[in-house]
Amino acid sequence: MLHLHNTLTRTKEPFETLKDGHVGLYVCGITVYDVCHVGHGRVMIVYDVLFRHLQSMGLAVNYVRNITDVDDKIIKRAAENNVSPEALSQRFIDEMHADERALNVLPPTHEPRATQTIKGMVNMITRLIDSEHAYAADNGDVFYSVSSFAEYGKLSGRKLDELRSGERVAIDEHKRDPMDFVLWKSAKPGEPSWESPWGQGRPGWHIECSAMSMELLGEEFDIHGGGMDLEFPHHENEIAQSEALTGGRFARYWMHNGLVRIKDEKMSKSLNNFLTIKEVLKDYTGEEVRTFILGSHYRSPLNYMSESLDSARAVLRRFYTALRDYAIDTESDSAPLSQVYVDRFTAAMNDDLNTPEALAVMHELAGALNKSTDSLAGQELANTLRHLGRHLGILEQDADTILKAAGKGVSSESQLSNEAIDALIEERQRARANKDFKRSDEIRDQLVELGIVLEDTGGITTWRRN
RNA sequence: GGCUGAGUGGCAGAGUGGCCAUGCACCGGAUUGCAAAUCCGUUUACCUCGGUUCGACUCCGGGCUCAGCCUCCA
Repeated sequence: MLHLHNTLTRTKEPFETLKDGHVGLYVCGITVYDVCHVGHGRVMIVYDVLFRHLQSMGLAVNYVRNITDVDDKIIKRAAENNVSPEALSQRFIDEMHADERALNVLPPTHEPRATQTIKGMVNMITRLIDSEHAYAADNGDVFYSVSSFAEYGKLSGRKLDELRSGERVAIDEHKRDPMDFVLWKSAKPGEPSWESPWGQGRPGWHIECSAMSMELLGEEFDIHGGGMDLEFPHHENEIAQSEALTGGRFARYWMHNGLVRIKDEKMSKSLNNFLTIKEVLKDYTGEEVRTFILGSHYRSPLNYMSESLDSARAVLRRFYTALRDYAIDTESDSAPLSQVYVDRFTAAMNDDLNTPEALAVMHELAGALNKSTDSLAGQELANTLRHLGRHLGILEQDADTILKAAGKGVSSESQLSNEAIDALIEERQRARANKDFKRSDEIRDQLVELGIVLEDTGGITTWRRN
């Protein structure tokens, strides 16, 4: 039985779907005004693993992750680059998809864009005004009235009067209450805008998620996820809008992943301390990044350190080394698996997606595989390791290829071709046969200099790149 | 100031009221011509002060420190 930590209750709760066999999952995606950084990568990977896990439970998952393609920063950035906002956002959507492919992230079922859901938002705002949860100011802005929603603050545990006293933003004169937030912004000349009952304008940020989730998942759905920094005010506001409108519940389970940090500080655009996914991919493979992210629990903060990425590399090297002598069983869906490990792995995943524990199970499995002397039992363990890896979106590559692949971040001109390496190994074998260990060791040392490690096992010499 | 959450061995990182996390690193051993990989073994821990308990790193309370949010942010 899957348990998920629900931010609404601050406890782990048994996960029960609203509709038998189906899950509606909504995740707040990215505002496409720049390339993605590692923090975005964590969101992609964490909810991708949730997606995979729910599917593995036999559930039909409708996974919706939105794209915010209209916003102040997009407009500003587009103007700076002398391109249209549409062209700018399309460019970064393409970049984002490339990052996801590199990280082996499955495409969500739907990726709605804010600009394609304007009608739904206008409709929703109209109904909010009709029911007096929102009001139009004389400048064309429309605001949500937080005091009209008695449960405001239930997600983040805040109370309106506490928030007001801590208010540190200049109060917008058009607002009736400083905590009211904008649903619709009147457009300035030259900005992208849409017609509305309140004049030309564009949507505020929060309303888009309510509109898109409602359109694709219905008024009430199972899981809503996103980064912890979205808990307040964004998700709080989503609840206020949606539940005021429907009178019922919005999302049943709220999940928030921890933030990626650098030197104990949040990685973010505004602090300018971020590393883009593309930068990291220069030095590490997508699989290594994935393993690094899954090495800590999704709700914990995660410090970005090259040592941790190196550690992820070592983890994969250990797994692939164990798998090296076993073919990938292409019919692994039907191949027998070692149930003990599958059960322990599943139990870890069912405990609020405890991926570090799941990886620990895989390490013990790899140890058993290394110890196995029986090839049939070994194949079963290898199949199991592959199977569990796939569950996490890793260990899908050919082991020998991975181990021989040139390490990322190593300059290519210092690389020896595989043929040249094989030739040197042959020469070394002849030397060893003649007990010319001096020459034999020379060759090995020479290869070590180039990052190539030889392994003499069972009379056969294999090699890998370090 | 308010609201969340966190503090585990050299590093990373799970977890539990009394017994092994796991990986990397280190040390010893097996194996090897020497290595590598692998296996076996050892060592190192639970921020602090109180309380509950036969017994707490684990539960409760105070304190300290750190992070996130309260402005855009995944």
